Amino acid sequence: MKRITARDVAEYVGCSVSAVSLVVNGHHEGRINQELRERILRAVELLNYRPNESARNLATRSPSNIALVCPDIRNPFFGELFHGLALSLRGSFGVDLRVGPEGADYDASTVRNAQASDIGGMVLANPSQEVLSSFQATCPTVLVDSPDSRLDLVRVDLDTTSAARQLAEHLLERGHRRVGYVDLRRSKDTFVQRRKSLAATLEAGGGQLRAIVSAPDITISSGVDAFRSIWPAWQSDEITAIVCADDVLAFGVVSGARQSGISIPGELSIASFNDIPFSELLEPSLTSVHLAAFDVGREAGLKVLDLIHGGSPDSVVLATELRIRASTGRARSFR
Amino acid sequence: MKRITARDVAEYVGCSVSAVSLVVNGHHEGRINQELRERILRAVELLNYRPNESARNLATRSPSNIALVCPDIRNPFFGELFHGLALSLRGSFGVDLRVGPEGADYDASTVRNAQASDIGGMVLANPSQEVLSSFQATCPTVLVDSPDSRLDLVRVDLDTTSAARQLAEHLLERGHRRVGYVDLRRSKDTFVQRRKSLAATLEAGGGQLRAIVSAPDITISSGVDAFRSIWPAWQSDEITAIVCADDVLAFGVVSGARQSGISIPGELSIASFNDIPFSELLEPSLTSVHLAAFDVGREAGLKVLDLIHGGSPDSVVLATELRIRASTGRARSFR
DNA sequence: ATGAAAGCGCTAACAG
DNA sequence: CTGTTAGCGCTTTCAT
Repeated sequence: MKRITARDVAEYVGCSVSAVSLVVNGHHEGRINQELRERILRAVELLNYRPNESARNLATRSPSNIALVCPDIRNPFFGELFHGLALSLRGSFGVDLRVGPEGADYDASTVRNAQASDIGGMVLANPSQEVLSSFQATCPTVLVDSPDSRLDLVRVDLDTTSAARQLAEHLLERGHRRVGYVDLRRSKDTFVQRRKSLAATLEAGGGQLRAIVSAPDITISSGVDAFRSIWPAWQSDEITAIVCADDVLAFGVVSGARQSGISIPGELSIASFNDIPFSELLEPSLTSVHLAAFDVGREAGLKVLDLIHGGSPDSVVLATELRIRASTGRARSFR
Repeated sequence: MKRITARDVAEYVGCSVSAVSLVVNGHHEGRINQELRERILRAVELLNYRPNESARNLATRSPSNIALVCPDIRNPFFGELFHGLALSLRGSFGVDLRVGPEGADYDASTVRNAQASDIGGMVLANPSQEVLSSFQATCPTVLVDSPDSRLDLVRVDLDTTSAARQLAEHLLERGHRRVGYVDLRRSKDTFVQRRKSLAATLEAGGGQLRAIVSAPDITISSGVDAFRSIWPAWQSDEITAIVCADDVLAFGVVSGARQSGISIPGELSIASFNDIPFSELLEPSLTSVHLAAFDVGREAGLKVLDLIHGGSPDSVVLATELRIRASTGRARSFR
């Protein structure tokens, strides 16, 4: 598996390394004659030569990857995000994807590892406060879905305040007053903001976020567990609707509720944030605020490119949109 | 955003670059005295120095990433695969994830781009025949879910032949004889194998794979479209069960069937390959052969590590397991 | 115990 | 047009 170098090609052809370099990079405009060029190209093909990217980066000081650090690529939100990012970067950069250890959220050391790698920019998706507080940029970096903190860094955010407000208004309008909330245990600004904004709007409209249960991570089974543990209490508290911090958690809550024989939306309404495609599979499907992950990824990519080329460090906030589906019924009245 | 180099650190401390290098890499055993070591470490911390990975790779000829090339990270199968891979590589390598353009499958040029990047190994997940036929390894490479072809390359495969057999036997046992198949349009060996093995077992048991419809890509909406276009024909052909090449397609088929008011599994049974977690959300959930994506990813990672360290180029085949769920009913009898 | 120096493979001035 | 040369930042002998 010895790797062919430009020197091998040069020796084979009988020319200098720089000639090879010029041809391979297409910088031959009136510098290399047609015949030499063709011989080099043929040799490149024949020997299956690929320039060593490390050497090239070192020489040009322009890395070929952007790192995306995210909590869990199995969450469709991040899958979409990756996709948007990869697309907006296509042609200029590859994506070096990093996730946390053992399926847990990523920590400062994961970020440091990513920084050590050969990258021209970095996107930190949904970072925890722990990561944020110790973070030091080593290259153009954008924070995604991380409002309120590190105002010194460029951010691409979703308007989660508005998202939560839309959700709250929707619930109020359907008659819900006593609402439960399934949060994520890990402290992240975006989730804090979702919850607070929801609570505020509910209260302004005569409702209440009655109680909160926190799941340790964003998985279906954590959602199930969270629901099971809290439902007896919520039931006696006459809660008529549950909001989940994320669709995947909501999937778990729906599963849990089903297993307990609860009718949705008759007895209980469930709503959430994100609106990922698989949500359609639920019967009835979830009412969620759509957080456009793909767009966020795309914007983050464009922003990184912009920063790399010396653009302005302005943050961007993307709009959110409530997608009402059958899962929200009218609040049933107790007594 | 000027990046700190080892030289900056050396100048700050007042020592040589090599001293910095030795300390940073922990190669200081009886070579650097404690006091200098500490001053260097402090400076590293203070200046936030990170060694340039390109330069390090160039000097040591040992890249820090493995490339995973896969069709679509939004398909949970690849999400799990990535996860298994990242876990088995943790500590030794990062993962450079590459996907195809515009959401389409990856082609030879995507692979070449990945090869151009600074990688120590490569995993090609579910490659198309087009990619395979032109592929030339430039570093230790393993093929995943790609049976029957390029026997010169190391493969980590799932036992899809057995998988399809299990599925066929299950359907036969439930009385199904006339079965429809939703395939993927793109020609890939694993899908060909799934279909052929299914057809063979069905026929051996007195059943038939009556007809095939091909979806252009593995998305829910392609599944819906495929179902819609073929259902009238299949219905008059008295098909009682549909098998899908992938769970995500099956999700689409289930959606389509639901929208047409077809009762599952009363009127029509649906089964598929993969068994991804979101399948639980379906009511009734899908009967699928579980293709353990996480395990495949892990094995592929271990294999790449092994190859890099000069291990044996033996391929591995992982077992599959049918997970029967409520979606398969007994075949209803016509006439 | 520490530093000087060579070189990894490539690019980009600069000479011819 | 083409080759020579000087680094890019780091690791690794080899002297000191």
